[in-house]
Amino acid sequence: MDLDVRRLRVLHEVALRGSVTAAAAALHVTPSAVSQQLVQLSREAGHELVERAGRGIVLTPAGQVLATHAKDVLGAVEQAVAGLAALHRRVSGTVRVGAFASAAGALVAPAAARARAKHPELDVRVIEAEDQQSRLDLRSGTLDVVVLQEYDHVPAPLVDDLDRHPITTDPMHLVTPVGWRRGTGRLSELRDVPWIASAEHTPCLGSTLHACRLAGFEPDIRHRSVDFALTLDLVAAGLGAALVPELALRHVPPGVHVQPLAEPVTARRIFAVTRALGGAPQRPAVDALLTELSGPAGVPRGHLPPVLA
Amino acid sequence: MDLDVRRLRVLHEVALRGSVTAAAAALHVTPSAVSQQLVQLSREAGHELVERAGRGIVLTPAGQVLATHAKDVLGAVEQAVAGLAALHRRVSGTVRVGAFASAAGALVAPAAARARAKHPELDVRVIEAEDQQSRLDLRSGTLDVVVLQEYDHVPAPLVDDLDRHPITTDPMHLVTPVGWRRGTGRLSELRDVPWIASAEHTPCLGSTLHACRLAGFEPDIRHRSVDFALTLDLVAAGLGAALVPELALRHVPPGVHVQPLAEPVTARRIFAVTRALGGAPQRPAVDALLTELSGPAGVPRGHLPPVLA
DNA sequence: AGATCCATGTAGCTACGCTACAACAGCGAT
DNA sequence: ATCGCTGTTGTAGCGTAGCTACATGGATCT
Repeated sequence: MDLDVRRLRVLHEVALRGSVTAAAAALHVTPSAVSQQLVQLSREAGHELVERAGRGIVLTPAGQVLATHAKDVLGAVEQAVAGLAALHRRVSGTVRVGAFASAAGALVAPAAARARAKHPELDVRVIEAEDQQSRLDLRSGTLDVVVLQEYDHVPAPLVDDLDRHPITTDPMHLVTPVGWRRGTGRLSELRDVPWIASAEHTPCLGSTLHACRLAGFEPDIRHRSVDFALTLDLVAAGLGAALVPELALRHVPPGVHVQPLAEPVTARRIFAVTRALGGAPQRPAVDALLTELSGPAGVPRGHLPPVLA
Repeated sequence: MDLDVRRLRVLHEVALRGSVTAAAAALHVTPSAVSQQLVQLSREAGHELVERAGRGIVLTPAGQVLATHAKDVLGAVEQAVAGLAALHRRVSGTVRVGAFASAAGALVAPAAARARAKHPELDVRVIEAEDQQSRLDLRSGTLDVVVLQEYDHVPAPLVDDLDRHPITTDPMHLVTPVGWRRGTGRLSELRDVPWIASAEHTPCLGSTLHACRLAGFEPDIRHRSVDFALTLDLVAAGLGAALVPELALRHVPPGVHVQPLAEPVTARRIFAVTRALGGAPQRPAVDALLTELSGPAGVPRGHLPPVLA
């Protein structure tokens, strides 16, 4: 019996994403194909691997066992590929990087440019993706590197076998309309103004709330935006104050006043995550990108708005 | 890129056996198929994996690297299969055992019978095979268990990641025609008689030579036989003396006198070998057979010839 | 109940891998 | 050198496995 890698990958995706449809999407095939592969695989395995649960499916115990082993097999295959890549004297191949918008623009894009300049055969692809999604894609192999953020008060634990590579710490800045009287950068001076914050269940909103509560008040959040460019526009329109991380301040519209937080109670740590290859070294291509991401260049200070520089 | 298990297995076999033809035979396909798979695999790998060397081929460095990783992948797949098999409450599946002739008849066959009696769904297959061949087949996965012998003076080192399971120690016996005057079982009494021994380059011949030299003489080897049944027939015909391991003495023809060696200078250790699964437990089916092989029953004393019982 | 979502069957097409045969290259012998 | 044996590689053709597109059948929500 041989347990095709293909089929094991299907099971792995199903285990990871919890549904045939999601796995099919990740694998760029139709749900029908995934379903057929599961049937075939369970025939080979001699056990039912999934069973219907309401509208979806769940893995049977046998399915979970095999999924665990599938992860090992896929890891071994990946190490084989990495071993081959390491034979090339030149850094080459494709690295897929997932990052949230502000990091993608401010950190990953320049790093990718530097990496490509150094290694012409390196193909870096940047995919904007949100936290949970990108973790799944990393573990499934769709992405090779994921850039995540972590707010001080909300540690984001790294499940299972992922490696963490620190990049930088991104301080939050206080953003207000220029029309407002200038403060000292103390949050408590802004207890009675309208606020602009991110959507529910986002770490950024949590960060704002946390900072304001530490300053002794509950912010009056009037507007919500997950896009910092929009947030800045809202501030420019005089609609409220906001806390914005430095990396999102590369293009500040007129009419916005930016100042560092007097009490740097909140900052987000930004770090890259890769699949741990069981002690084996990463692919040279991945290493090259990680070097640029966390290298001395770090945050391109030259790109910061004048008010901060 | 996905590096099909199938292809990796092809490379693994080629690496193990050193030729396309041998690998093809082991995989039960034509050499053409193996050759095509190698071409395809090297295309995927981005490196030449084999190159012609005279009439045959050798692996390139890249080929060796990938072959090593291939072993890991195949090991992971095997562990996955083992994990599935362990889910069955009953011991089932197929176990292929390779053994040299005398052990196969005296040890493996009864053990297989006992195992099958205990576990009706267990399918034990016994394949007679010689030492080097069976080691290759074990490492390639063609065999699951191999029974090997090791003479005291010729330790047989176990390369790489194989597990060793002691079975028994098989003492050598002195075999002479009944027409000869009875000795005390001391080898030195037979320094001037003709001898029957095994072929060149066999451990059994080495054992005989070793024992005789310890007794202070060089045996006058007149006849050669690798088959102990033939050896006994030659002895029965009065052609010479021989040293024969106990396990080969289940069917002693008339006219042969068997006695234990007065000085038990030579004995062969018999042991089973399995692929080490990197710390993971063996398959239940393999475990069941190993239990019977090395269990309390051990050598079936009841089957020994009367002269020894 | 109707609408919707999700998983699973079925028909048909494509593509991959195998066999059989042929060609070619190295090594040894007469 | 020539012939023959052995071993690897190329080519044509066939069988099968896996995919898509579409249809079917449950389960959930409104």
